[in-house]
Amino acid sequence: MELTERQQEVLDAALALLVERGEAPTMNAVAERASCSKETLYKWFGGREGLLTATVQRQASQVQGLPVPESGVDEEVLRTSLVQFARNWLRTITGEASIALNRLAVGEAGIEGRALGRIVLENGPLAMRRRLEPVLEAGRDAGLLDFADSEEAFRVFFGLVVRDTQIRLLLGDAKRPSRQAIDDHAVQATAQFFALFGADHRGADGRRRKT
Amino acid sequence: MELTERQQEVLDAALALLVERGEAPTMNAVAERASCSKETLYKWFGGREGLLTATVQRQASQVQGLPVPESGVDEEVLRTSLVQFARNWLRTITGEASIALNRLAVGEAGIEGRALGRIVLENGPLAMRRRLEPVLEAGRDAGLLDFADSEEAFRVFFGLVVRDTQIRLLLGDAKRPSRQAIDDHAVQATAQFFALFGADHRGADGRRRKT
DNA sequence: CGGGCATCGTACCGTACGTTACGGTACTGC
DNA sequence: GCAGTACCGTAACGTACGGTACGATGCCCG
Repeated sequence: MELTERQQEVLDAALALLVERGEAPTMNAVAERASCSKETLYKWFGGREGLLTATVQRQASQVQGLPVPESGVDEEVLRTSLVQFARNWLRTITGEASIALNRLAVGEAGIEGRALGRIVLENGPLAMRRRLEPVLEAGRDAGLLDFADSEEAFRVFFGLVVRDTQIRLLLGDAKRPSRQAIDDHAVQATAQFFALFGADHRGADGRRRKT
Repeated sequence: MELTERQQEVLDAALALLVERGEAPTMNAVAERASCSKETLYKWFGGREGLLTATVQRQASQVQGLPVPESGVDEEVLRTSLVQFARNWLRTITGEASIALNRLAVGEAGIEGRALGRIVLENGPLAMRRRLEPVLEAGRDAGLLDFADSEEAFRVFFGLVVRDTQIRLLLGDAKRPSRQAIDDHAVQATAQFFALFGADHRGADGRRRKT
């Protein structure tokens, strides 16, 4: 859906309220915050459901970015890509807006007919996977990585990067990691991933190699 | 809080409704399902908040179990403990009730004054950590593991075990792993953990060793 | 047997909120 | 100038739901 400037402002207001109050804002609250009439909200977004969906969709689609090389990778480039990826991802999921959005989406995901969970899932973990797997496969093609199943490799990387950070934040743990901690951990998680899947190390672990 | 048989039935009804409908049940619905009067609900649990809290608390406290040896461990015992731990944890978080409960807790975690998020956090990730860290430290004391920070080690183990499984399920991904897949992965995650933190391997990775 | 107690079923109250309706205002094109 | 359009502000409607009140029913205990 194409959005005018004014409509974006409305969604900004909705998101701000969502972050502040911790729950889906009421139509009244959005209208007041955005200084628009409720009738306009209904005209533009169809109703509460549409308004929240539009809010989530716009924010979720902004998680994009960070194009990664898929050909001609060497160890340095691959490592840097993964570190950047990890850092970027951690910054995203520890952000206030992302936490609020994920809480909303998770809270609704069990209800028949609601789309927020699907949207966040598609633009979150699944989008990360779609963008990362080609990178991993390029690394394998270049002889830098060694794994049989790229989905498995992705999931391990995800686990090493995210660990218990996201679920703890979603459950209300107040301790958000600092910028520095995130940067450090991005490097560390990437190193651990290389330790498990780097082609230059012997496989002294439980992963399945190609052979 | 001590709970009578009848009160447990009421909480069973509340949990069943929560799982079925995907959202917190109404007081009317619980009363009808449990064949009790609303007045009784308010008398027993104080109100909606108390009822939901009691429901979550009871279920969350059942995640206990699996005592693990902390002294005299050898490699086999330690490995088995970790595999069991991983398997147990994965079965829990992929269960229908756990998913519904976590959705409820996450959805409320951002709202001032709600306790569900804290309860699930305490009985979930934090409880896992409290029970696992002594095991890891026992493994280190026995010369089987090598890490500087037991919290770090725990978090890596958590990541290797849970990966993106939980967040995807919470967001509504329908593909729950089979029993077999869980068992297999518990073994694999443990092997990967040993590859990173086993004392008998050289550290060709990014973790910090004691020295 | 009879009074107290716990619980059920149901009716009721107040409020929050999604949704709709409508009058008023500014801007645009003819 | 004037119709048409878009939007704002506010009032009103309907419903869902948390919470309360109350009579009816069964049970325990003296």
